Amino acid sequence: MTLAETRQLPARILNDFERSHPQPLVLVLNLLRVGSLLDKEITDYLSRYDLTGPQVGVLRILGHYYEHGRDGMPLSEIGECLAVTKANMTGMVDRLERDGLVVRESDPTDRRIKRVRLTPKAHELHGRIKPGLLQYLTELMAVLEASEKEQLLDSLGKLRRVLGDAAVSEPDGCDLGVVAQ
Amino acid sequence: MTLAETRQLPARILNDFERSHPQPLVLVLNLLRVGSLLDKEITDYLSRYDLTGPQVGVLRILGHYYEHGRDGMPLSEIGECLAVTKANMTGMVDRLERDGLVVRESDPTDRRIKRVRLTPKAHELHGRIKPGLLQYLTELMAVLEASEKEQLLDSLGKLRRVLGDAAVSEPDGCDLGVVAQ
DNA sequence: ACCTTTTAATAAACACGTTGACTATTAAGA
DNA sequence: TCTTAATAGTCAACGTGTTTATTAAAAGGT
Repeated sequence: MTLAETRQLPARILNDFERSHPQPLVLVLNLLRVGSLLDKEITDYLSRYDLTGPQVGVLRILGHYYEHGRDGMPLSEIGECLAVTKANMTGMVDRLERDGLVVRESDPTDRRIKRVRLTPKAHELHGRIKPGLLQYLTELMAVLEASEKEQLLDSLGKLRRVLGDAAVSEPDGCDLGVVAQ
Repeated sequence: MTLAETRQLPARILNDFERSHPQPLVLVLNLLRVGSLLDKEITDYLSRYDLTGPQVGVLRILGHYYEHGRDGMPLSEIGECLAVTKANMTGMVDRLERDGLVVRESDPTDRRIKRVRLTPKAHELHGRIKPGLLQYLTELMAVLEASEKEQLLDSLGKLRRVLGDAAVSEPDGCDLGVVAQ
């Protein structure tokens, strides 16, 4: 029974349905569920490259900034892009460094900062992964009509704003075009 | 710049934008971001009760089934409802049991099964949490118009189906009305 | 009846996320 | 200048998720 269909039910039944499954709760549970399913799907796809979703996120950020002439990025700054704490970045960079995909370099102008830089291996790997992953995601999203995708993006933008996403509405910031305001 | 606005740009600029930020990728990143922000938001709200989102998920499932006369649920079955592995359920139930919110009981008819049951403390706690949490989520979702919520639910349902969510379209199954097909 | 396959739960090892505490360094203000 | 506050990174402890392997019990086929 879709929510739309409940609209056509007698008031008594609608009330019963609404009482046990209020629409906002249903909405939130669906958002969380799609997020986790999408995460699993991407993790699964990337397992053939021995990479995880968050790891590719880091490669994507660093790759994008590299293409814009900024080589080497502080851990905290990467964390802001990914909406993740700097403590978490320490572990992420540890594992990427262990796998030879990034290096930590000291910043000569500020000795607190460690700049993370992609290795040649990572540049090659990311370039090899990107097209296929994009193709894969495009196929997944193809279940939605063009107008539906526009609307979805718009709604998600509103939710990001109400949820206080710092990366929303940064013109050419770390958000990489994810902004849907 | 919204996706809609890019529609009105000269083809050359649109191509540049599309090349670095293809819409399907933007869509996926937004879905993942909203999922994680929502998760943090709920975690934060529930911290005052010393509970986590997934823990309340278990209470919600067990509470719902209890109200329908089914007291005690196998670990695996809870896992199916939450789209989570049974290995994960072991740890979840461990912590809930440690906190005195559930008990494991042996099933007399099938000695492989442990049935998880809510304690009185959990019933009381869940009843106390539910209204406020629902109110909170309702306020969050209030940024969306009614028609927008309907459309969002519809799109999320399509995504859940293409992502192979087992709980989709189970009439009165463990999905608790989350189905938006 | 016996053997094989499936199923339920657990455990170990790992990735990822949090908070809170800590060190080192830089920035700011009296 | 000297004290104080803010910032970058790390670490420890924890919760949640995965996969893989193991044990025990149930189910099925010959």
